[in-house]
Amino acid sequence: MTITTDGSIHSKKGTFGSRGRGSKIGPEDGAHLSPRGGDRSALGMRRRPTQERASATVEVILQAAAELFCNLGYDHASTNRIAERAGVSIGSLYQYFANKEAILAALLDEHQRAVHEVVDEALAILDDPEVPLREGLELLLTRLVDFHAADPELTRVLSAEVPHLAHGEPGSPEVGHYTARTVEMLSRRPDVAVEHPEVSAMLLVTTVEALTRWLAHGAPVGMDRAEPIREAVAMLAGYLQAGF
Amino acid sequence: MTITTDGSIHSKKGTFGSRGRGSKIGPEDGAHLSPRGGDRSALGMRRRPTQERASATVEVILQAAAELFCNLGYDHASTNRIAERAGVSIGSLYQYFANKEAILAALLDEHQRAVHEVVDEALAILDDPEVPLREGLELLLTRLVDFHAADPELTRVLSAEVPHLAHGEPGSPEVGHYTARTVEMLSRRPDVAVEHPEVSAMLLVTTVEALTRWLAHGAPVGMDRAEPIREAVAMLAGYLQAGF
Amino acid sequence: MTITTDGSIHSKKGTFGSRGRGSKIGPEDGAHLSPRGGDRSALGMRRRPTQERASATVEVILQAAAELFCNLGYDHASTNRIAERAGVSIGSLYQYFANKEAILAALLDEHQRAVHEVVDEALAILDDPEVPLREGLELLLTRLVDFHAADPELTRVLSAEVPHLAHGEPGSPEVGHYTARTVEMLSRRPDVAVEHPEVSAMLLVTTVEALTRWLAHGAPVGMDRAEPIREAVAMLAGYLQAGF
Amino acid sequence: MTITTDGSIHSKKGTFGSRGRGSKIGPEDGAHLSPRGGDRSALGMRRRPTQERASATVEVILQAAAELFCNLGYDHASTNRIAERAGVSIGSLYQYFANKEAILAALLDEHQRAVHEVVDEALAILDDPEVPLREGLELLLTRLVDFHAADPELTRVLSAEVPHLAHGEPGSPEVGHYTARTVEMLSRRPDVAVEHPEVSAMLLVTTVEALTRWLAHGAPVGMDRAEPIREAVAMLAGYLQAGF
DNA sequence: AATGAATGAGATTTCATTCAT
DNA sequence: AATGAATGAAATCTCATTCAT
Repeated sequence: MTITTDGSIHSKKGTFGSRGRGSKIGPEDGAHLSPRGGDRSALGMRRRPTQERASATVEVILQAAAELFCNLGYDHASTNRIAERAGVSIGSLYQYFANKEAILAALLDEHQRAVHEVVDEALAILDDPEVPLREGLELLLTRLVDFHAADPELTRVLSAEVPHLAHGEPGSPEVGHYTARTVEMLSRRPDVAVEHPEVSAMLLVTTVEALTRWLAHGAPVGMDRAEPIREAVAMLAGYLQAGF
Repeated sequence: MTITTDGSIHSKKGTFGSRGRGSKIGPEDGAHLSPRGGDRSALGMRRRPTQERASATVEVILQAAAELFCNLGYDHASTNRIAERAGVSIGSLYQYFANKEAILAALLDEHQRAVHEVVDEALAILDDPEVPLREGLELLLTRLVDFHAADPELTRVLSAEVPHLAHGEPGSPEVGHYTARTVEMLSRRPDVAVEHPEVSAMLLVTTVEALTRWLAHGAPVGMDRAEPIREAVAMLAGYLQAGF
Repeated sequence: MTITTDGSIHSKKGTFGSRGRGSKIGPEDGAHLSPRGGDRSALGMRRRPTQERASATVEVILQAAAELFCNLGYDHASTNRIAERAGVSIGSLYQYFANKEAILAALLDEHQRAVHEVVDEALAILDDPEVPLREGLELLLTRLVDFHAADPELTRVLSAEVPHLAHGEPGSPEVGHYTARTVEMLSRRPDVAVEHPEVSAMLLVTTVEALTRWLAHGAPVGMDRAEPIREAVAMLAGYLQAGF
Repeated sequence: MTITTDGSIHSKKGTFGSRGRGSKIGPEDGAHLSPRGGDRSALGMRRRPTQERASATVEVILQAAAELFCNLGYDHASTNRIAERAGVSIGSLYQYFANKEAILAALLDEHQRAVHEVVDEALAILDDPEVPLREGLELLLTRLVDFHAADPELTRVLSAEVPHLAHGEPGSPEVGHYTARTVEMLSRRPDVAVEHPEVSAMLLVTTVEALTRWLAHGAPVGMDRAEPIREAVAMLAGYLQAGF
C-alpha cells in the first residue's frame, strides 16, 4: 500500500468516482462492485430488479432524482417530474419505489456506503502506527473533500435537505460507528496521547466532518484547498499529540 | 466586566434567553430592547404593526410558526396550521407576512441577531489580550452551546431545514463577518501566532460552529458538556498558540 | 342655439368633460350641477353624504375606483386597494358604499347620465327639421366620440367589463329610451322616409353605438376620425332619406 | 353552390351548429372535421390528449366550462365547479389546462374558428359579382345571426366578459383580417363604388358585427329578425352602391 | 366619522399515488 | 412490465366585509 500526498492510494477496491450527475450513465456503471448491489429491499424498494431492463430503470430513476433533488430540492422535485426526466412512466417509478422518500433513501444509502468506504479505508491506514499521523489525517481529509467535491450539490441535498432521515447527524449510527472506529485507531497509535479517547474521537469526527463540508462546499471559489487542509491537520495532529 | 467560567457575564445588555418555545409568552417578553424591534420591513413582512394588538398578533404567529417548524418541519407546517395554532385567522397571518417563507425569514432574522450578539460579545472579550485565550474560547463555546441548547429544535430547523435561505452556510455574509472579526481578534492578541490568519480564522469559525451544533444537538443525552468543551478549547488554543 | 361642425354647441348646460382620471379633483368638481347629485341612495349607497367632508370622501373613492377599474379591471381592483389609493380607510369606504358593486354602479350611473345628456342634446337638435340631417348626425357622432375618447378606458370598463349590470346592452332601459326618442325624432323630420320607424330607430341606435365605440377605442391610432365619421353619416343619412 | 334566402347553403363543409350548450354531447359531435381538431397546444393546454379517454375529458371540461361561463360569468365559474360539473376531478382539469384562462382561451379559439368559417364563406360568395350585393349581405347577416343565436350566452361571454383576451375588439388581428378581406371583396365588385375602401370596409365590419350582436342577443324577444335584417341590408347596400 | 385589525370562505393550483388498460 | 389518465386531499393565498375602538 502506497500513500501519496495528493490523496491517491493504490488498493484493490478501484477508485470511487462521482456518479457524474448530468452525464449519461455509462454501461459499465454499477456493473460490478457497485455499492448499489446491496439489500435495497429494506429501504422501501418494492421489487428487487432482477432483470437487466428493470435494473436500468432503477438506475435511470435514481439518476433523474439525484439531478432534480439537486436542482430543485427534495420537496420541489415531484415524482412525476422525476419519472419524466428519467424517461419512464410514473407507473414504472412506483413499481420500484414505494414512495418518494424511498428514492431519497436509496440515494442516501448509496452515498453513505461510499463515504463509509472512504473513511474506513483512511482509518485503516491510520491504524498503522508507521504511517505518520499527519500524513494519515491529510489523506483522510483530502479524500473526503475530493469525494464531496465531486458532487457537491448532491452531498448538500442529502446531508442538509432532509434531516428527518438523520444520517450524518451526530447521534446517528453512522457517527457512532465512526467514533468507535476512531477510538480504536487512536488506541493503536503510540504517538497519540489523549485523556478521554471517547471525547477526543467525537471531537475528531465532528471536526473532520465540518471541515470537509466547508472545504467541499463553502470555501471561497478558487481557493486552494491544500492550505486549509494543512492547517486543519496541524490543529488536529497537534491536539492528538499534545502530550508529546 | 467580569467573566465567570460558566459563561455568565455581567453586561448592560441583559441576558438573551430562548423564546421559550411551547411556553406562554412571558409578560416581560418584548417589553424592552426586544431583538424583534429590527427592520422587519425588508423581510417580506407586509404591514408594520402599528397598534398594540397587531404586534401581539405578529408575536403569536411567530411563536406558533416556531413550534410547528420544530415539530413538523418547515414544509409540513402549513400556514393554516400556523394560524390555527396561533389562534388567529389565516387572513391575519397573511396581513403580516407576504408568504410562508417570510415567516421563516422573520424567525431566522431574529435568531441570527441573537447569535450575532452572543458571538460579538465573546469576540469583544477575546479582543482583550489580558483575557487568557483559553478562557475566552471557553466562554465563547459555552455561551453558544447554551444559546443553542435553549431551543435546540428551532436552531436545527433554522440552520438545516431551509438551506436555500442560506445563512450559517459557509460563504454567507454572516460567516464572512465572523471570519473578518476573528482575523481582527487574532491580530490583536500577542499570544496568538498563525501563519495565515484568514485561513486560521475560517478554521476557527467552522470548527466552533460544528462543535456548537454537535454539543447542542448531537451529544449523547446526559453527557457532560464541560468535558468536550475543555477538549475543544485545548485543541483550538493549542493550535492558535502553537508557535509558542 | 348655434351649431358648429366641430361639435361644440352653446347651451346653458355647460360642457361636460372627462373626470380627469389621474388628476387631482378640483375643489369645484361636483360642487354644482354635478350629475353626481342624484339619488344615489337607490344604488346601494349607504349614507347620503350631507357634510362637506363626507362628500369629498365619496368623490375620492369614486376617483380611485375609476382608476383601478381601468388599470386592473373590476375584479382585480380590490376594495382595500381602492380605499388605499383613495387615501381613506376601508371602513370609511364601506360607510358610503354597501359593497363593491355599489361603487361600480355609482360610476356607471354617472357615466350614463352624461351620455344621456349628450345624446338627448343631439336628438333635440335633430328634432329641428331645419337642421340638415347630415349635420345633426355628424354632430351626434362627433360629440359621442369625443365624450368617449376623453376617458376611453373607463368607458370600456363600464361598458364591457361588467355586462351583468347591463346598461348599453340592447334591451336595456337605456336603449329603450333612446329608441323611443329616435322614433319621435324621425317622425318629426319630413326629410326622413322609413317604412318601419321602430326598426329603423333600433338600427340607428345600434349602429351609432357601435361606431362610437369603434371610433373611440378601436380605430387605428393616429387615424383621422373625421373621415370615418363622414362615411358613417353618409351611410346613415342615405338610408334614412332613401325615399327621396 | 346554391344560395337560399334563409341562409342555408350547400357546400362540402357541412353545417356548423352550436355545441348544444346544456344538452348532452351528441354522438356525431367531434366525429369528423370538428373545429376542435386545431392546434390547441399553443393556448396553454398542458397535455395533448393522446388516448381516447383523455380527449373525452377535454371535451367534457370545455362543455362544462362553457355552461358555467354562461350561467355565472367567467369570474364566478370556479375551476372546481367546472370540474365538478364536468364530472372529472379537479386534478384532471389541471392536467389539460394550465389554468382557468386556458380554458377560456380554448373556447374562444374554437368560437373564433367557427365565426371565421362563416364569415369567410360569405365573403367568398360576395366575391362573385354575379351574386347580387343585397343577397350576399343578407346571407352574411343571416348566417352570422343564426350562428350567434344558436348559443347566444356563450357568444356574449366570449365577446364581452373577457376583454383582456381581446378578440372581436377593433384592432385585433381578427378584425384586421376581416377588414382586409372586405377591402378585397369590395374591389372585386363593379357594382360597388366607395371612395375610401379601407374606411368603408371598417365601417362595414363594425356595423355588421354590431347588428349581429344586436339581432342575436338584444332584439326584443319574439321579434321577427327578417325585417331588421332587410333594413340593415338596405342601409349597407345603399351605402356601398351610392355612386350608382 | 373614521380607523384598520381581524375574519374566513373560497379560489387556484400541485403532487403523491392508484389502477385500468 | 409498462403506461399514463385520473384522483383528490391539501397547500397557499386573496379579498369583500365586519366591528371594536
